[in-house]
Amino acid sequence: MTDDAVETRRTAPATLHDVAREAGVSLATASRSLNGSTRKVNEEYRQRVLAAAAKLDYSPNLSAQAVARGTTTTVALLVADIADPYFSQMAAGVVREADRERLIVTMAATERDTERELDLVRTLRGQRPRVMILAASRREGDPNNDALEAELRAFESNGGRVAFVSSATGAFRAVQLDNRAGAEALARELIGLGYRRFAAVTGAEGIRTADERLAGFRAGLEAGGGTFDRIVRAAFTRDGGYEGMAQLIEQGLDGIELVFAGNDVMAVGAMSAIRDAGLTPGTDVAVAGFDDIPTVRDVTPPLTTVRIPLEEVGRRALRLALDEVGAVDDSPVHTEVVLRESTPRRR
Amino acid sequence: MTDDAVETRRTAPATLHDVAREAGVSLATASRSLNGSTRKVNEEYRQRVLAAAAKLDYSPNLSAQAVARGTTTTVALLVADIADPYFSQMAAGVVREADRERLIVTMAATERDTERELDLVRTLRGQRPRVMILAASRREGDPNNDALEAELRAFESNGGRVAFVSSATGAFRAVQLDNRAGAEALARELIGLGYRRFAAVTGAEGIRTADERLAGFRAGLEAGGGTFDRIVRAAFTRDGGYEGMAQLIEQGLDGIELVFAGNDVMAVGAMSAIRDAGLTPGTDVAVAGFDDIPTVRDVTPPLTTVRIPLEEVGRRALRLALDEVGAVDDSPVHTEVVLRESTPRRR
DNA sequence: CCGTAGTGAGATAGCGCTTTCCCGAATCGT
DNA sequence: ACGATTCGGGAAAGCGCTATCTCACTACGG
Repeated sequence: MTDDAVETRRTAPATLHDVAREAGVSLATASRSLNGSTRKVNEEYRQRVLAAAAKLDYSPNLSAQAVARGTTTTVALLVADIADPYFSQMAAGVVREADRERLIVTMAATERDTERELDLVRTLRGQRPRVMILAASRREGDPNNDALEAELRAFESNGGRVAFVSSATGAFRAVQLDNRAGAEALARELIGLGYRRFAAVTGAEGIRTADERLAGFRAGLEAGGGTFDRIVRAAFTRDGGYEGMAQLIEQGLDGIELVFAGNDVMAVGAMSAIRDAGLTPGTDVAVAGFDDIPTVRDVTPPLTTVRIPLEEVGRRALRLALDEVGAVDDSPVHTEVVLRESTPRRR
Repeated sequence: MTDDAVETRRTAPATLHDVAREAGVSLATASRSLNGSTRKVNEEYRQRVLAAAAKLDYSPNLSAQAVARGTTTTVALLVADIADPYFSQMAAGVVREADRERLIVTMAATERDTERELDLVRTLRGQRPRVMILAASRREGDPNNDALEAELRAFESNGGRVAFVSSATGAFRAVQLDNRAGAEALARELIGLGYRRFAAVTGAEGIRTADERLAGFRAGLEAGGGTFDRIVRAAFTRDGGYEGMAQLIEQGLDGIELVFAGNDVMAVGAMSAIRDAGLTPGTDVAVAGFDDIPTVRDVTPPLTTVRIPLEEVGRRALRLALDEVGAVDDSPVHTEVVLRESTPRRR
């Protein structure tokens, strides 16, 4: 429409200078009144400044403050895929905690490309964020790993804080997700339910999360006398789960009782593949996942999984980065097996 | 652990000044070499600067650039709830498009509180973002609406761009979601499938999205001879859907053939409530939603809904804000009824 | 040969803030 | 009553950049 008709004349935003002039005080006094510095300022002046600011609709320029103060109020968050519930739940936690600390979150998506990830870290470093949280999953032996580490080291030596969400990241602070132990506990429980013959549909080898979960699950199986008949690798996404499962079915399920998916979105995809093949998940073949994203309560049958408190993980990642070492809970996040109907007791 | 042992000595990040000195050129030349200004600079000098920058691991301070240039490379995005797939899909679209434009996205969540929303807009304005995208849902007659509009107007008159995601927002640019038409089309289709007696489980009155969808659906029903037997209001979330549906069932479904949920997450919750009551969605009572979030393909039975290309909506919101009026597609987003098995043909 | 453009590096004036530093006035102790 | 302290406002020096302005130097036409 005639947007221009409505548009008011473009004017520069009011500066602190304007406010000071309007209030008839110095720049210094205006600054002190509006941000509560250590110095006291006469109540009458303060009121005048506040009134002037309100009148001029003053909004402090955060970039200028950052430059002057030498520190920002920004948190940078890197995830693999914003639309994936695993990451979006975590992001919600980060944003919530950041909000409590009056910090602003800038968010970027690596789209599972380590090249992009490195680029993003470089760009985001220019923001001079107080904290950088990396939740995109690590890949073992990736050629960009060293460059990334160097970049993050540089960031840290400039006073920035880094926090990973992952398991065992040698060099940096990390919210530890005990994928291994969780998967192992899950396997034991499933053995306890009578399952013996398993398959896995999981992400590519090298994705650390996938590897750890698989290793943990395998350890649990071996302890209980179960076996992996088959392992299918596919994208670490819902569609990957679907395709992996479809492949598995096509090759013949012969005897496989339960499919362990590398994460919940894969499990959900796998269940749809099972159904599309004319079988019934839980009945014809059991399914288990990992993460306990919200939707797994709503699929049919509800999915057995390992619960990770994703929101809390996000919040803890920020705390871990902000707080002094030692002053913060850096124990591994508590994971818990949640048995649901997708893995009924056998016999 | 002994984090401190590893931690390198904290040093200030290299400044452009440092780079210039290292390269033995002036500040101006360094600046010109690193950002490609209009001015040409001697190739040899340029190389020297680039080398120095690399050596010192220089990363330009974005805040300082913003102050000096008087313009940022930031996009601010406001959503109701980051963990809700409706918003996270949209956010993914915004982030992707922003990335193409080499813009950085800062994200905040209103948590469906208009007071918070207003606060956030105020804070984010301090960032002087190029664009502000508001995707949190509008509430009719909310006391904060005027203040919000004023705030956004001020932002615009300072040269900022605002884009809403919504339907018919009088004053600002908006990606139009035709909730009304979509819901009406859905209702017609359902009538066509033989349904006559409906209930709705939707968000509180006043949430514009909920209202429009309900109104549209009702219009469709009336045109086709169907009726709303009951309308239940609940939170506009998965749990709201569950509770609303539970309530409906408790009161007695008597004769209701299909439940229209205000959005997909509610529909998914409603389906679980149906199941938990010992009934089968699709068979005992049909369910339809709105949005076509990814998970509705994976619930059982798959959900009938109205498809909104959420990712595209996010991308378009950014384009709408960035591009000149007229140079951009501002037609309503295409919505489409997707019939699935949650609404089988009757009889 | 000289005046005039053109070229491109460097000096410098900001950008919108914060935070010393300086200083007059008020307060206090003795 | 008087020097010693606070106290608190204002001037001004930055913060890390960009962009304008200056100016030495080259090239060239007449």
